[in-house]
Amino acid sequence: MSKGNPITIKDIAKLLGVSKSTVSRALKDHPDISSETRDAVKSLADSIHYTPCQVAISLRSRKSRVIGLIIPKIYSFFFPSVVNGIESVAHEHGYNLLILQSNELYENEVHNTNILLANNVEGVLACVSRKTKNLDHFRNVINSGIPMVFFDRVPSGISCDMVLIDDVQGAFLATKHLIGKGKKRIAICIGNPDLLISVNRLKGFRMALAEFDIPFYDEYLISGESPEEAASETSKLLDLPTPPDSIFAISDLTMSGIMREVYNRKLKVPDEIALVGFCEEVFCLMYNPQLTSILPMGFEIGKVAAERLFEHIFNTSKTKIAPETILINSTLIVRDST
Amino acid sequence: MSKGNPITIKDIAKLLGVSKSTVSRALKDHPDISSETRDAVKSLADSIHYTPCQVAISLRSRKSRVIGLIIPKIYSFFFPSVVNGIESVAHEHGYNLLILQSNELYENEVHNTNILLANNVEGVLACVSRKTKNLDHFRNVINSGIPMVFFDRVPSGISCDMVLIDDVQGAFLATKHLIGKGKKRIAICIGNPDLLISVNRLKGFRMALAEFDIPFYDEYLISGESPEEAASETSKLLDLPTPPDSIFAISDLTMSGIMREVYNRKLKVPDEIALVGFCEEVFCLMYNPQLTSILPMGFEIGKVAAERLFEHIFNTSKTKIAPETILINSTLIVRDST
DNA sequence: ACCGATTCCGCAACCGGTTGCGGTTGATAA
DNA sequence: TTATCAACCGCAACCGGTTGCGGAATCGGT
Repeated sequence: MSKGNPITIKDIAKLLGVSKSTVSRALKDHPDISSETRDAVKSLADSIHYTPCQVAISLRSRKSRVIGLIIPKIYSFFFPSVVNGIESVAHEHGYNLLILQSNELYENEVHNTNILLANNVEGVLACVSRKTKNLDHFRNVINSGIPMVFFDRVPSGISCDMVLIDDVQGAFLATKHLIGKGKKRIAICIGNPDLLISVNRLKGFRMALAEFDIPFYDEYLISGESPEEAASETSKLLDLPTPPDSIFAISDLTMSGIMREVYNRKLKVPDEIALVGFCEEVFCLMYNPQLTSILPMGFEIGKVAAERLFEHIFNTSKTKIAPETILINSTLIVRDST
Repeated sequence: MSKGNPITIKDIAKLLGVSKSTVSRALKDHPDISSETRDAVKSLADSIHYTPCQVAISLRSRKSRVIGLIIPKIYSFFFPSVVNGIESVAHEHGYNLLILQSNELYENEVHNTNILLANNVEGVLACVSRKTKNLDHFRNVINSGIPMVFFDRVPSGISCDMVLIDDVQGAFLATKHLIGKGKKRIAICIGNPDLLISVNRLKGFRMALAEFDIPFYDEYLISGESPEEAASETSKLLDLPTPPDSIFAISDLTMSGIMREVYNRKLKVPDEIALVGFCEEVFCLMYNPQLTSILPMGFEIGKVAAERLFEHIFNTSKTKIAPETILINSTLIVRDST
């Protein structure tokens, strides 16, 4: 219709011979406006396809109806599903997302928080990058009065809401499942041993073994960050005098390496060796046989984190909601590899 | 620092005893301002961490420094890489992205265009959903004077820039590679035969065969939208009296089904059967053996589409740039499956 | 000493909505 | 008839920057 000149409230006012304020109030059912003018305004408004300018509303109300999201990288399967979880909640409330990537770099993360602040976001969801040590940029956000919720990879030393996977529970579940299948020589392949997820998943693994009085052997614990490393470690594992009858791998990458070695040795899955992963569904379905796995629950994390964030945003009382750490339970999907 | 009350230009003005306008001009090196006041303003500004309010700038200038992006779904590998390509260009120009998903639904797409318009985006990039027949919502955007570029899945019957993969060229490249490896009984597995990408990739396939005088057999053309379908079709293919010595699969899903059947029959890859895909890199690396494949070039598409969009956005001359359709060449990555 | 040109800065309007407050009607009650 | 009050609407300021224009002060030239 109009070229470059969007319809404003003033246009409607002029056409109807009333003031801007009347139009504004009529559109939002203010009691001061008579039903006749209200209907006239409304019907004219949508006959000429009037859409209120979010920017003006944002400036006046100091509310942008936008929430910021900082993730390490969008190129994966986990974060897109987190995004979907967040989006489902945000759109419900009429909010949009401003998604920024840190690419695992501290500098980008700092820059991203500045962009979000300059854009008046009403809340921030963040998964901290691996390189981040200093948390001042996040404190800066919080001190500006903007609610924050961290998810998945959360920082320590900051008082804020956190939403993350219960890695202990997930690993426990996976291990228990293997035990239930009669496996007794259970190996585990972790990634970088220093990462918290490795520590926690190993912890759940050992808890399950302990509960069923199954011994933990040091030589059944391998680690590898790349598929290649995992494959060669698996090779050593399978060359042991008494090789394991099952392997639990804590990530997509490690499982991919393990699978390759298992293929090469033409081992029967799950009879000779059972496999359980902690992998994205797409990958599980691509393996042959399809992989039994703990689901990373990205959508759920995003959903819960966003819900938590909106509780803060919509909290009008003076007393702030106390920070909480919410653990998301994982579920086990049983497929052909066990 | 400040709780909920971000620093404005007025604060700086008050602190320095000058007017808002002076501060504004000083910050952007306006020649009317003396170097002393300019320096005073600037140093004060960054000592109290002043960041200009994008929303106010956006309202006044009618420029949001945001470009809108409509994609079918973020949960995949292709679109995230497109997003990265777009982002790399957008951030270069200081622009942010407002990403919306259609989830392949026409209604969502219409809603998304309205959101983008209400948010004063300066340009829109879109990949149309499968369900979309009516294009009025896109015409609406264009008629509002907002530049648009379509990518990957582009509509017909609308005069606009388009950026998409050269499917013919990609398929040609893949097929030629198989021929170069001495393969002569080459099969192709397409997805939904009605989709344009299937038609074009088949076209490139046949062109390559024709160029090397290799006959095209109807029974070597199979189709399957799901991995299961592809697997069962592959099974029939391999049961032929003279089965093919190679297969070109045009998508991730079909290749996954084919791979499964090849595994089950314990065929030697690439000697007994060579495989070429049109798949995302992650998947190629997960197969065993790793898959030779045409790369979908998501990043490149996003980059080129965004560059094109910014040409329009920054075009101040009255004469509009004429719409163009840009084809992105694919590259072949040779791995172990050929 | 006088006039025109520069230099430097402030006033006020503007972008598009929102909202406190005050004003104008008409009806109703005293 | 007049005071009262509700119903309805407009004025103008505001959110935080930007910018055309005009004005004061200083400078240079004659």
